[in-house]
Amino acid sequence: MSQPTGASLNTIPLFAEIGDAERDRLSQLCSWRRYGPQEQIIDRDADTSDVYFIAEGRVRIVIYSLSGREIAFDELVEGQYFGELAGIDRGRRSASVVALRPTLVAAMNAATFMDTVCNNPSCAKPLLQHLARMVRRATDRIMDLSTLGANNRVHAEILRLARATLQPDNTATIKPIPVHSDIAARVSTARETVARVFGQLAQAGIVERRSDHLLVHDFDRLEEMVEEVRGDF
Amino acid sequence: MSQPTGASLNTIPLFAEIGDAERDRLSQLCSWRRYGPQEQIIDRDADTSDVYFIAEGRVRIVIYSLSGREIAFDELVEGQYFGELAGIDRGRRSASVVALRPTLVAAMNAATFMDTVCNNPSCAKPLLQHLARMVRRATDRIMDLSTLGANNRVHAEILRLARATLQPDNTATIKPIPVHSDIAARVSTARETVARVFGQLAQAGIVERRSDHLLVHDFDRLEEMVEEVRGDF
DNA sequence: AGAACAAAGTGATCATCATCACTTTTCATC
DNA sequence: GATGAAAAGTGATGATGATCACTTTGTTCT
Repeated sequence: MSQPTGASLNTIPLFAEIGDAERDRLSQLCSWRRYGPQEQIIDRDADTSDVYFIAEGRVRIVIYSLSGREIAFDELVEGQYFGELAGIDRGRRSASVVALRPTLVAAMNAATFMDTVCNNPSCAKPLLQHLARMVRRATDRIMDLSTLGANNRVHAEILRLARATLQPDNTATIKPIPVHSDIAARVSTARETVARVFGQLAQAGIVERRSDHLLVHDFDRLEEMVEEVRGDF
Repeated sequence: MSQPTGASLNTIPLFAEIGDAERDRLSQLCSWRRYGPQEQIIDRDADTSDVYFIAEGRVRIVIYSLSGREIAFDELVEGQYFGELAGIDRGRRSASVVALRPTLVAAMNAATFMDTVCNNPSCAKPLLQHLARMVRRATDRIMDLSTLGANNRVHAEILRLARATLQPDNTATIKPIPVHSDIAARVSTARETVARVFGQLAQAGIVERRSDHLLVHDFDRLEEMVEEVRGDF
């Protein structure tokens, strides 16, 4: 697919300071592709090394274990990119990527990507920061898996989802509410456990399920519940 | 501490192709420090952002949970570096670092580090690869924690330790044998569980404990034991 | 060689959760 | 508004493994 009209790498912060000419050149070197919802963009077992930039749409980074269990990592939207690990080290794909809605991506050759980022400090720096963030998030998740029980991991996930909207009155909102199985995939537990935890929290008046959003009535309380166990033994 | 005689960044592969003059300049910009065994080099709670290069010695990357539980990440030796995450993004320290033996490090200012790596493609590339590797390893660990039981994680760790020495006759050697509590810290389980797993494996004739090393009699068998469960459900 | 301490081995117990097997609710669509 | 199909809720059950409380074995140091 040739570069669609109106589409470009202009919306990708990574290339914000690279210069218009160079960015246009890169845009044309990319292979532009559209994917529909549920369509797989990267297969974990595929032996490719392109780096993908999202021009529009939304994708989910995920690994399916042999058992079919889903381990969710992240969701990315316009302006973000994925496939950079294989692009950097030419290794195997570490995860699969699935489109969640109609998505337009620019697939860049690994060599082009590496040339560009290594020779442009304005790219190298944000890319390094991006990778550092990935390592930090993974480390935090390892910590959670190592020190928290399943229930507390759900609590911790609710806190993560709610934190952005935390009000001075100790209230927060999660909207839209992810489906339980997605939460389960993110904290490595069973869908039923998520349901039970939500039930308990609602019982205790800590959260309340409204039609299209979840109201967290007592953010601090929830935070205590997680920390208690962390320090417990 | 000024740069000790005989010490330099020459032994750091990251700077292998940076040019002698530049490397010497960097060496002098570093603060050189010695640490004794058990001494903490980076405290997880400290608000610093230096990047450390190991000229000699050995260090362990580790996080202690509030409960005192130890979560082990890696051990690094001469030529390797740590503290790069905070150096890159100026964020908090993600883990603590402890010297395991007498260790000489060069501490480099975050700004100097970032300037150097962003402006030298010969540094940027290996650093990116290094970070990609960290993300991959963390992802694998998350997979293990999410899909394997504690026993199988110990099996998987034995495989990791043994793989490098795998012989054509399906035999391998681990030397020296890490103490059980270290293995436990690396796979997030209890010391007792590690002891029990070793007991079972010895019983089954799959491994054998010799004076100073562990003999893996049947590497394939052990591999099957891990995969069985991965694909089981 | 013995003392002192670290590491390893082991049984008993108990809490946590994954899993199974349904039922009930909600949602999307015709 | 009916009809499937997802999603959510829930009880029962069983396996796993963390924890506790020792004992035994190894190491190191003087």
